[in-house]
Amino acid sequence: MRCDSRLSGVLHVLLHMAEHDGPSTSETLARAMETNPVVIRRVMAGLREAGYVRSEKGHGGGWSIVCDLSAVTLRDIYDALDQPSLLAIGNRSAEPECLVEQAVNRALGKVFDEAEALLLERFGAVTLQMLSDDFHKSMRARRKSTHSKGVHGHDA
Amino acid sequence: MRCDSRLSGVLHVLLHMAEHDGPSTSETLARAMETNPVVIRRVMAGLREAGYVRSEKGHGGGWSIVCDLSAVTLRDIYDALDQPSLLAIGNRSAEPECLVEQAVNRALGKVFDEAEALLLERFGAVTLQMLSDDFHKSMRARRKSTHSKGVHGHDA
DNA sequence: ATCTCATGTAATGTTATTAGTTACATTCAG
DNA sequence: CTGAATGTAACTAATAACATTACATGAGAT
Repeated sequence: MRCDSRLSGVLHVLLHMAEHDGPSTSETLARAMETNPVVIRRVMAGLREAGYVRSEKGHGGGWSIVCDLSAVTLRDIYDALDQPSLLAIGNRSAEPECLVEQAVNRALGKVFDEAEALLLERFGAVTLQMLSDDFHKSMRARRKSTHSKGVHGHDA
Repeated sequence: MRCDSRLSGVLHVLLHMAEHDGPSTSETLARAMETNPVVIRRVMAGLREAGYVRSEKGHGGGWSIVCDLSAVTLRDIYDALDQPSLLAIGNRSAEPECLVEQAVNRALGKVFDEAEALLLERFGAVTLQMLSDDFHKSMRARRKSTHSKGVHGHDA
């Protein structure tokens, strides 16, 4: 995989949690994400601080969603993971002395800012509930044609 | 620096070449870019293949621009450097079996595609000539207030 | 001709970042 | 008290971007 996929991964985890009654353990979530439980705890820490999920220790513990899915957008989730940047390219240096480079930075910077703004705006327009609805729709569509065994194809 | 800055760097180099009569050596360009001559040759290779610049070996050799600055856009330059992706984030996997992840991918993918399209479109609207004009404008503005010593502040 | 200056390019080294793992402390239900 | 869970620091591994070295090739100067 060439791109940072924390956002994609976290959304996947959240939707799985939403489908599951009671808390999900890091262990379980890690299996669905094909990663390590510690990685799950690490990325979920940001969401907990932001108040979207909650974690409980001990017997019967694990992670639960504690927000209204229709009130939280992808933008909120993105903000809660402190990802460095949305764009893979950028200016060579922030404040160059060279006038040539300043001209380049002005032109590129304007474009980069527009693109970032677009991404954030679009993320802000999609709620977790919409993702969940879309998932349920595709689930129903699939049920019609095949006998589904579970959410994952591989955990039959 | 956290982002890939090949595009920014190459544009810087091109504008310097445009200001310079006759070919510029990789050595010279590398000094302006604060990097190694081999790096210059490497990234310029793509531009040469695309026909925007030309390189000559031997005495008096080096790099020259062989295109009309007002006919080449940042998009053209971007295409000539084979940069992998414009966005720093992406989907966890391209074609997941998991229906939950498919729903996530659909939503994110749409947004990513829009953002990429916007970037490319904006790049396509800016020519090298525009960058050069902007540089000359800022050059003139600076001349009015200080005695400029050269294009770079540091190569006085 | 040959010497020097330049590019072309493969191979290698270096550094930074990210993901993954281990280890151990902490907390809580039973 | 025991066992199951998270919290977190420290360490390791994998990857990618960038820089460097080394050497081959080509072109002009003498």
